[in-house]
Amino acid sequence: METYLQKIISQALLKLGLSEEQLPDIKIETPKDPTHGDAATNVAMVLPKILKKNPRAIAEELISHLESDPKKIKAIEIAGPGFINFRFAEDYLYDELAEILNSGTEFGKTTDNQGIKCLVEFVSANPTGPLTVGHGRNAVLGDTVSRLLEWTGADVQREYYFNNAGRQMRMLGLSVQARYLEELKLDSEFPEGGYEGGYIKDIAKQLLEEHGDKLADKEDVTLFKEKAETVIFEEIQNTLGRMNIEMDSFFNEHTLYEDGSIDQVVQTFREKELAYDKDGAVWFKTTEFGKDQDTVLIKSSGEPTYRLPDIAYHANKLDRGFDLCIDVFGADHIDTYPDVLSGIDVLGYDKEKVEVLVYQFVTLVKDGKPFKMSTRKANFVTLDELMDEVGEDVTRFFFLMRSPNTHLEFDITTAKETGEKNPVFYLQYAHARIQSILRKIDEIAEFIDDIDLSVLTHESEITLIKKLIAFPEAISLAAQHREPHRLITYLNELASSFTSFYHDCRIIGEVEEIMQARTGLAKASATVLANGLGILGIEAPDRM
RNA sequence: GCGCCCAUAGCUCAACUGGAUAGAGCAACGGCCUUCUAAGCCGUAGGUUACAGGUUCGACUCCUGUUGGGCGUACCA
Repeated sequence: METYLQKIISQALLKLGLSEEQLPDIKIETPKDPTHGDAATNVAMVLPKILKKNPRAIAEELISHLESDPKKIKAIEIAGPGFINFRFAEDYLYDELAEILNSGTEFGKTTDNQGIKCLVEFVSANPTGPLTVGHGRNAVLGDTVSRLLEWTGADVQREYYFNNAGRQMRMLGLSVQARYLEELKLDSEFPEGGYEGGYIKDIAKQLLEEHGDKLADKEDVTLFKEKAETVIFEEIQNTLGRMNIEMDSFFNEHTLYEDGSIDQVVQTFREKELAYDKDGAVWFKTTEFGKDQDTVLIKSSGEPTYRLPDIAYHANKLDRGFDLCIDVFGADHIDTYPDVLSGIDVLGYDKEKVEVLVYQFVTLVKDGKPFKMSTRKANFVTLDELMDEVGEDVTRFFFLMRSPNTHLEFDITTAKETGEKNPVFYLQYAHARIQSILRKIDEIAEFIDDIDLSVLTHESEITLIKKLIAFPEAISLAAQHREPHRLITYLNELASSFTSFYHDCRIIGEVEEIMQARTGLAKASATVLANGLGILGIEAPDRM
């Protein structure tokens, strides 16, 4: 519909004497207030400067040249300062509704990103401990944005980037070793800044069971480290699985050292005189790109900082032929991003292909009081604990509910409510209700395929149909902005429209043709709810 | 100090990237179950969009400044 309106409007504008180049970008929007019609455009208000007439006069002339199909558009009006409002013809609504029933689980797919190869990198937590609540928002955002991109036609690969070398991992090994020796009642010193979480002890106990005290005099921490990595990675994948997240690939930072790509980056920087030596370290001239300080690439110890492999990693992604690379970062990591972009730009890649999705922090709230979390000490909340407490669907939903750009207050008390306070159940309940009706109808009568939908004329029915039709657009918008909460807002409105319809219009017990048409409408509603919940990675239950 | 993000109803948040009378949920108040799930529906009340300017037909949205909060500003990741 949108493209149709754009087409006829631009044709009319050409007749008004505008040249092709003067044609503005025609925006079609859905008015908030339904009395303003089903679609509206503001073109007449952006043209006065070119046409030297007032907006309303332009609108009137434009309308007189509009050739619209009466099967699609019922009425066109000018309103306010110069908006042109369109009202959809009922025939159009019925056709679209039939389309939903035909498309079923496919309904809502668009072609916005057709053929685009996309890599979404998310989670990317190093295997030093279980996933926490903070990782949860990252994981769910990354996965849902991936799903949205898939629904708009993109070919998406989900990738997890990790580092199992470096100081952090060494510290992990040392921590496990210390706990292991403690278990044996031997002399041990817990490393300064080590990992104090209880899971470290569990790993130590496993080692004790498998090896007895044979590891007591081992100087080398490698075995402890590797064991820890294996156990923790298994746990992480388990946690992701619970949340319906499946990674397509895991990328080990270390491969960038092995294949020489890190050296290559440094060499290229040096050739372009953007890297230099100072105080035994290698520096990147980030001041050239507007930073107030240069940045260390390789420490005087010879160890690269994380920025260097990050740059090499992004080059690697683009080498793999992706048209779009999305990184999902917490707000605390935002500072690296400009360096990475500058880096790949210097290497000759198109930095426009790299995009960062930044999300703000999560605060857990319980009984109105904030839960303080620190990863180092033992008092963090793991994702698994959170899911044990409030359930997988609720966890996913709450992480997606808010714009990524705002702090997320995760209220455990609300999340645990199974009733009215909890917005997840509202959507699931609407779906379960429909399924319940459909089950009853199956018992009552056989169905004819050929339903006459034009008997749907009640206000609640029309409102619901219009809402259903808007689903693909809701997906497009959410995908385009990389903001899943927009889809949630839509689904809430849809569920609300359905429930109003449910209260205003009975299905069972009405005359045959009404019952059939309403059953069709209910089915279409269930389809859209299920498809939408599917994108959010949440179950659409048949019973509740 | 500097950089990024945020400030909207009592609370948690929307507002289609500049559009029409700023909307939902919760909390409050008042109605609605002998009929398809009341985990629901309908209604009432609640606002100087932190503050002060500016840009224009039009600003929650863009620009400048102020206040208040979060994050960052490492040869940590």
